[in-house]
Amino acid sequence: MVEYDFKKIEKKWQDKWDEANAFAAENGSDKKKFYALIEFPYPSGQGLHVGHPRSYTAMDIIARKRRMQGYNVLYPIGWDAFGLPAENYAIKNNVHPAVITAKNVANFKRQLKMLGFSFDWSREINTTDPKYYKWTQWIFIQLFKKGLAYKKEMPINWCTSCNVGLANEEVVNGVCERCGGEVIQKRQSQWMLKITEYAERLINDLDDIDFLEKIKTQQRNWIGRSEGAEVTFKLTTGDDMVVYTTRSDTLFGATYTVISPEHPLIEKLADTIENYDEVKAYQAAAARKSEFERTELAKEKTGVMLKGVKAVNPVTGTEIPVFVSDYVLVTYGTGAIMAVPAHDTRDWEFAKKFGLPIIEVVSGGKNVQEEAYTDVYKGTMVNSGFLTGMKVKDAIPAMIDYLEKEGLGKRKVNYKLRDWVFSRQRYWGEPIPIVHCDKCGYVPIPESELPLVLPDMEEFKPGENGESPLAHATEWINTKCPCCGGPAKRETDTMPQWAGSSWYFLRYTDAHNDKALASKEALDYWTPVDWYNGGMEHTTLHLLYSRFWHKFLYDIGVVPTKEPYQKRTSHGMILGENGEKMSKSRGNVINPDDVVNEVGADAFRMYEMFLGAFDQSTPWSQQGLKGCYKFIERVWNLQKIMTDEEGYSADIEKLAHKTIKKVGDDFERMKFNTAIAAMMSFVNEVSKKGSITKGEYMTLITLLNPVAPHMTEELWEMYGEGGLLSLRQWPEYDEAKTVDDEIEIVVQINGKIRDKAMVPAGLDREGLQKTALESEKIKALIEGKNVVKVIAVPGKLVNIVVK
RNA sequence: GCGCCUGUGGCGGAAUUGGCAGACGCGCCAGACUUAGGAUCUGGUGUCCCCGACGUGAAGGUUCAAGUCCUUUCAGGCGCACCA
Repeated sequence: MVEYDFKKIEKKWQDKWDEANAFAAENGSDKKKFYALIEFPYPSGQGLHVGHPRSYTAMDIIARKRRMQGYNVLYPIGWDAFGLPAENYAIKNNVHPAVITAKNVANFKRQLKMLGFSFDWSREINTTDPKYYKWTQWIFIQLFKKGLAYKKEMPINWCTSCNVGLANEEVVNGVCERCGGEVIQKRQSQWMLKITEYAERLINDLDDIDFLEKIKTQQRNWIGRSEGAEVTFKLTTGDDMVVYTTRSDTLFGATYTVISPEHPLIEKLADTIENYDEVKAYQAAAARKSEFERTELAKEKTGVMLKGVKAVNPVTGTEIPVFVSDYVLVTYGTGAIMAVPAHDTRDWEFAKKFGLPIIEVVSGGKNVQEEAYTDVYKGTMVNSGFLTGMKVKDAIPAMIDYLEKEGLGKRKVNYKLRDWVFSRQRYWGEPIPIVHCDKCGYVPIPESELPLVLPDMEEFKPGENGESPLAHATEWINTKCPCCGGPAKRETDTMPQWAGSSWYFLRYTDAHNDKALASKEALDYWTPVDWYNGGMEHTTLHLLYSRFWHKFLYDIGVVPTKEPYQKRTSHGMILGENGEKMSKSRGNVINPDDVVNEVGADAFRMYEMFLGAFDQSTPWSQQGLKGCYKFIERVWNLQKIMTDEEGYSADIEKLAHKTIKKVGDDFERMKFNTAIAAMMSFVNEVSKKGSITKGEYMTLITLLNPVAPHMTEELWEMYGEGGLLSLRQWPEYDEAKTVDDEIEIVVQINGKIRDKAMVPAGLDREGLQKTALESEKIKALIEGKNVVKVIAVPGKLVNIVVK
């Protein structure tokens, strides 16, 4: 027998698969399709992280199994290659981002090939390829035409370190998601996408798709739907002030109102507000605060009362003060609230600080002078006119009905979700295909001129004062208006990295089409994606954005389904050996190149799947890795004890059928660790027995093939029936042969195990009871005691209750 | 603060509907082979006062029976975070 030489074997089969184009998906096939998807990587300079192959191997296993089950499988790969790191590198080293990107892609490709993934490389895509981003730009123009892309000057999140605007989703804990830099509010003219228009559908359609519940929950929370009412408060100046509230039941307890510092009413009332200077100063102070400070300072409420202006509570007729405070956000609701300190913690804190009256209108809690009572389930209305005596849940609609009847307010649904800030002041992104003409305004370039290619530049430094590097590309910027032919200027901001990834899965279905983003036939056949695995960190970013784009494309008739992904799962992180997050600074990074060099791709893949529960974070272990290598070698060495027998031997048959069932089921549930454990047990059994039939061996390597494709192909070539094992049929099991004829049952007395017995599998209650009571051990133990009850569970146990 | 998740041997982790806790792997111990072993193979390995008892973060509860269900609580992680 030859020694196990993974270096030789792995290279050999990777070449063979390439030559045979073994994993190419077929367009126009009659076969059932299966579309497996992983998040295409950003090709960073660091190369592959051990986290990437966790997801890729998992879906590779599913894809390979489906292929063996006769499906036409699409398992594609590409590069999400626009983005900041390449651009920053370019600025520092004065190399074109395209050059460094190409280099990084080549390195990633080498690494992915080395791991033996069954990707269809003929459909490889790259978001920075003009042939690709032509269609990203095309989608943008369609959004623009439908009024879903608009330019607006507004305060946005600005990363002071990257010098770039950020979407709401890109700000995490008040700092930049990418670099951790400080985020401030900056007024900037921005392209925005109206994702809020789709808020309702993005929530509702979650009901029809198979996403992990925690993913759905996170998206629902992020979109943040709330039902309430807009209520109009008259001001003593005669102006109207509209507030949003979900607790209209508490209107009788509203003792003041608050508007956000950015609220336009302040400017409008400038002449009436007696302390306008003080208000102005407060506005300025609020504007200077970063997101971080605003959340940090959340403990202590600040604000200024508008002197000379009062609001009138519409149900009590009482005049109440109007404050400006930054605990009210201009971006949510109407930017103004009615404050009910007795039943809202934030209002309570503010009222305490400013000595404002606290009036109880819901009873059932503690003294509202001591603490706000916010429970909406148990309380009863008091001091509330016509609402008094009602339960909160009845009082809310009753009040809204009243307000609507009296013309004082109306029902309103609000979302926390905000429109998507879509401009980036960067070079290395898709140019936004819009020109600005003084006469015609913003005009999309004709679709025939797509792609609008990035101009070649020498310098990639950002322009002055938050301008894009493209501001320096004078020749490129100046153009003609497609509408009137007059002079016009191109947009110099580019799209965010999330643009290209919002539709990439559609391109895979027909990757080389130059007439459309993909043909209708290809989209009809392949979409939706059947199973998409990716990281939790993209739940409110990529996953939400791409659902939005997909719904838009559905609305304009480009794609046939409402939702892009039928099923979404998520993997846990692989931590460093010390249990901490893997990072260069912690010095606990495991490099896939080293691992493959040491134990080979098969052992690496297996360990990635074996190290823990797929959906949980688990530390890496070099020892554990060796265990998997050892197992692979043990499988290889089974050759030594292999017999010529084709089928299963009598004593292994049941185990073989059970193993086939277990491995198949566990793969489907992404319980890869237990599937591998089952195969280990199988090997332990045949090793103990000292022989394995050829039939058993071939079944074993077929089950193992999705996990360790190279060495199983090699063994198949030596002992199998020819052809590629990767394209053979998945083994079948006989349900009848997975059940034992005789099973061991447990006999308990008062829940404690006292004896065990072998009984026929189908033995009924009476039989079990009889067996248990006839046992000598049991007889001795229950001697002289009163048997109260005997519980027999067929197939499991007998429990005798005695006194 | 709110929402979600996780707590099981020395370690990573198993345990479809409540029904033998600790599968499988690592580590450790012993033995075999060996000039040698950080290679390979075989056996053992939750804890203890080892007949037996105790054991799934803690405390209660439901049940003939609880890692699994309920209540309270502690610890860790993730998400959101003044969203009215």
